[in-house]
Amino acid sequence: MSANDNEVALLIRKLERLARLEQADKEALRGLPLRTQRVPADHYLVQEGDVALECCVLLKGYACRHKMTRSGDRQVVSFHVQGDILDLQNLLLSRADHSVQTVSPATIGVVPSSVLKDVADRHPRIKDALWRETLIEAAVFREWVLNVGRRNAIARISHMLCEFALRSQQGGISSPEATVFPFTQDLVADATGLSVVHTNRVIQELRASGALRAGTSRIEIGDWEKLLSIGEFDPHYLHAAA
Amino acid sequence: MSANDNEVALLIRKLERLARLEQADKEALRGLPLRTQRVPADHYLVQEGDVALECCVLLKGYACRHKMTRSGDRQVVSFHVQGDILDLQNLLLSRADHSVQTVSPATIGVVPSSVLKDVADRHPRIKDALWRETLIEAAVFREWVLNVGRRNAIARISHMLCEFALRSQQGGISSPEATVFPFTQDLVADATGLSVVHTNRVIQELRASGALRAGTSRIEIGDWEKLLSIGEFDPHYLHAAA
DNA sequence: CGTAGGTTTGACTGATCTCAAGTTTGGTGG
DNA sequence: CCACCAAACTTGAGATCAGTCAAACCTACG
Repeated sequence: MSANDNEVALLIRKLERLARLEQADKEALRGLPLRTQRVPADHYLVQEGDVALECCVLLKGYACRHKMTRSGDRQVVSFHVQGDILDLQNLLLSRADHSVQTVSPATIGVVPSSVLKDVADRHPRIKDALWRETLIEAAVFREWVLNVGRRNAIARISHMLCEFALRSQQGGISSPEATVFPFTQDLVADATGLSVVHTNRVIQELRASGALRAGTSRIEIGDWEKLLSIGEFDPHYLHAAA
Repeated sequence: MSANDNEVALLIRKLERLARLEQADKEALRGLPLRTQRVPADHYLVQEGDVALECCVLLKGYACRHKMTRSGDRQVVSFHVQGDILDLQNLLLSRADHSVQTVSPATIGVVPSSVLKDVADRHPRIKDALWRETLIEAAVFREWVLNVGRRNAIARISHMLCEFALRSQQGGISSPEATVFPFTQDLVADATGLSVVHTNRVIQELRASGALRAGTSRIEIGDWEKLLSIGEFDPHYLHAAA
């Protein structure tokens, strides 16, 4: 049992949800030279335009990806939780088209892209798992385009919260109601394409309706079913079942 | 030289732009049992929720993918041109999370997902090419989230037109100005998350500025540089260079 | 116990939407 | 070759959702 078994266990569990792995596959993953590293909140892991030669696994904490408009408006395009592989795309694309940033203090496992690519090349089931992850990510992006393009503010915010609740719960046991959102309202605004002011007003509306818990300035789920319904949330696009 | 060499040549050219293929890889592709089929415009190739057991290659014509809101609002999430592989995701995901529809009369090549998957399994360079395609698609979706989430109507429409012009030109020789857009204004609206009425007004504005050609009711580029600039268009996210 | 970051409020503005008519265009059958 | 029709495009007017600006107000943390 090597030193980074605990870290790698997370990664293995994640990939097992994506494809059936055999002993040899898991051995190969355990052999990855994963360099763990703690980083503060709001720390950039990748900047748009970088040539990234490494891949990060998010071992603890939260992160997001975002892009910016010429005028500096920010759009968050995805959130990431424990176990997610940030920047899988570095394996095959050379230049980052977006930034990756922590949203909370985090621990990451860093591995050279070439090493991971090599492991994937020698273990087709691992490659399939990673490819499948890419496909699911693409499905999530499609849903975001719909969310941001066609839903009004209240449905948009609700939908985004539902997705995060489910994803942060994936493989866990506790209920959606217990979700801890690492979001400032600013972040929510940037993820939904709204202004902070309007985001604040809509969150208050969600609190008044009971969908979010009232009497706190944090975002907490009050009524999961109600939030699902306001957000028109249907989880099939997450392709969660292996 | 088998009967479907011409059709497969398109596919091979596409994949060669994505990864270095060897003779054996190309042979395998030529061996694909590609059943060609002509379909009219507005024909559904996949419906959201389908379990699709086949993969389509778009041999001629145009297609798009879209999703719908509960209330029936449509959001187009991508456009496709000659050579594109529609629904690569069927190789690893079972249920379609979106619909695929032709935008013009089209010719498609149909191949069972399992056969293509099998070829990919036995030819790692082909699998890499397909994976890379998935990654690029994801990058395009990210840009769409930004486009729809943070750009105003005129930039949004311009950006979308720039992307299509470039993609429909890929591998070709003619200039962006010569692009033929197979779009109704309704489609443009659904791709940008705007209403048809506003889309119409913005297109008129683009014509008045010279970015689009005036004096026609079709969408034609008038001034490519201007359109790029209005759309804040930077093609790096297309990862076009192999 | 001061401060910075985050949240909330108010007042006003404006981009985009909706509804409801037209008008033009391209394709089809006589 | 023309008349007709449906689909696509335009236009106008009024409504509204969401944005902006600017000022407080919390509250966690040093």
